[in-house]
Amino acid sequence: MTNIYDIAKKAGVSPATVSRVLNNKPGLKESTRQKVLQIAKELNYSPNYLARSLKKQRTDTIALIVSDITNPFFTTLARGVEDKASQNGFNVIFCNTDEDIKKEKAYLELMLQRRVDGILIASCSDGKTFSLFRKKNVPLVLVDRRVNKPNLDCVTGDNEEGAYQLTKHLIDTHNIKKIAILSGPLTLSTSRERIQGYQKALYESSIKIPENYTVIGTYKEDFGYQATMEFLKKKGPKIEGIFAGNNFIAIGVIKAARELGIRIPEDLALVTFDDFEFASSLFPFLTAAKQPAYTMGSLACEFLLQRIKGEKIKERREVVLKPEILIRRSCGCQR
Amino acid sequence: MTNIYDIAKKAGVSPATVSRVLNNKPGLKESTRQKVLQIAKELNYSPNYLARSLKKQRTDTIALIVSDITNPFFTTLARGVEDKASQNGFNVIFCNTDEDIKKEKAYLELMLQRRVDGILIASCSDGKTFSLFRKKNVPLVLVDRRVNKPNLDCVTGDNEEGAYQLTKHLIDTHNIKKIAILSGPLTLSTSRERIQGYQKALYESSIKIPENYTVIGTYKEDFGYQATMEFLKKKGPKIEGIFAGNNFIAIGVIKAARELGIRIPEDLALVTFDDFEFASSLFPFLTAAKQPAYTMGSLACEFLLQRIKGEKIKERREVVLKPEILIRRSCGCQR
DNA sequence: CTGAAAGCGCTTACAG
DNA sequence: CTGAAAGCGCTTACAG
Repeated sequence: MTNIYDIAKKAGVSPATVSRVLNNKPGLKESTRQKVLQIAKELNYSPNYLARSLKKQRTDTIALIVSDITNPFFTTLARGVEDKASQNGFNVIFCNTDEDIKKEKAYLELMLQRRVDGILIASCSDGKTFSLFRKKNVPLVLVDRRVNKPNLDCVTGDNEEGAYQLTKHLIDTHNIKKIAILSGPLTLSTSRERIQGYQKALYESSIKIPENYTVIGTYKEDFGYQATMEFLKKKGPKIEGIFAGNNFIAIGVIKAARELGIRIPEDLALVTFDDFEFASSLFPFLTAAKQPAYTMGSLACEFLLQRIKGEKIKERREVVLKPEILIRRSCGCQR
Repeated sequence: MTNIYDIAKKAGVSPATVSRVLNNKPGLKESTRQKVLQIAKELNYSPNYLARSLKKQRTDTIALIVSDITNPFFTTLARGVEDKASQNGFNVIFCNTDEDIKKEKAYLELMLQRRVDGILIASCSDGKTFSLFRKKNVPLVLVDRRVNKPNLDCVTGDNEEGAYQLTKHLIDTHNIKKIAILSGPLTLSTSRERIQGYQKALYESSIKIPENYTVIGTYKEDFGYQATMEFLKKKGPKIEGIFAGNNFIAIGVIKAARELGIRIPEDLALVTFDDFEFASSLFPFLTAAKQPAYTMGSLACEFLLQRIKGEKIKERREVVLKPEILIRRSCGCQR
């Protein structure tokens, strides 16, 4: 591929001058500027970003690490990130961890080697390995999921509030008391906070629930299905409502209920975190706490870019975005 | 950040030797290998991929260019790409064009500057600018959408066949004849092929349809809505069925019908290309041609990687993946 | 207004 | 088994 030297030779100037022209530096004779531009075009010149990055010590690239881009929540979040990034001349590399700590670590190290200027991460780990980045001085911003250890900017949803509202709705509006929560893993802040909101609502209404009404699993359909099956087949006091930790779990709940001929919401009320955009637009069924995923991604990216540009921000920022509570049918409203 | 020289100095060897150790080259004294590895670890060394790429003339990075990652079809396709890529030590940069030819061109040029090893693209253009890549010898593989000009590997869905089956189903099973197609733009091969399949089915059954039953628009909900509104409000012979060019258009159709109190499928049958995974799992409503998006992405990526690795493949490959025809309720079955 | 030179951090052909 | 040196393709401080 043609480089700056080829152009220089043909234009009868030094490579330095070519570089200056190509970078729009001031103080160049207009005629040489024109000539260089002309020749660059003729030769179909494409500047080598690698060389530039190596010299300038920045790549204009960031990494986005999430569990699975296929989860509509992350898809939308990713779009928010990409838009903000590209508006600022940055590209983004996507990484899927599938909630695997080892994969996360591997990606983190790889992204470091690739010298990305910063990292956006919805971590499935405890963030122990993040100190690496502090040391190397590459900024890292948390998105969706909180991590205890380090002193990092953080953009999340208000999980506790959403869970609280959802649970309270079941209690206050539908007079339902026997509510179980099917939660994601406790290693994730989202799970812990949602459980907290759920418990707060129960507590405020002085509802005592057996411990085994809090079931810890994964954010997957299969878990929702299995856990619901167990509840519905169990003898003893009948469960009246389920709070699904996320949308995938909710699908599992619905499938299990269907299989057993249990009607939602008539026989069992259901509320969930996260919405399915497309499904809801056609079938407004699930009562859900919908998070502003796009904004979350866009804002987190903005924070990251600020850190990258070295804007002097004294302390760490923590933004908590309120979810929108969408009251639909699965809770028992609008039957 | 520490580099190979720092390690060399501390280990009392040359940078060349450090490089050899780090790259697992054979023929090194075990003791120096150990020493270098040890020191690299102590210094928290992270090899600079930029420098390596510059020297080796490859980045182990590919670009995926689609219109909108937020479209579930592309989301799944993207996951297929990312999985295949990362299994082979490649990372992928995502680009959203929003069906804007200028954006596409800009991304293409940018990716060239970043010296990605190859490009995967669902193009919204006619591919005129692709010759650039031929010249520069960076491989490019078409996915989902065909482009006439160049001699490129290509993995697409069988749009004609899917459209044919869907239309034929409406005709044969439901005895519906007045079927309109709401198509995406004619600049896209998917649109053209779907129209072809639709026409073929009509032709085979000797059904003559007025020209204005073929409506060209965009792959967006709003177009589906507007076009349906016009049909339903129009005087004259009543339309009996709609073939939606894709899932977004189908949503528009449904919304328009609802607004006017037209029942689907009782008053109007509907079939569509592309499915909504999640919606369908809960509400199996839309009769649709579902494409193997993950496979499409994965396979296209595989082709690209082969080209990148320079495997000698004589001629261009063209794979056409059959869609799965999902007969559900919107066509009139299983009412 | 422009050039010569150093340097970003690697890899590798050539020698020994 | 290992080192010195060149080179990948840029940018930029220093001179003039």
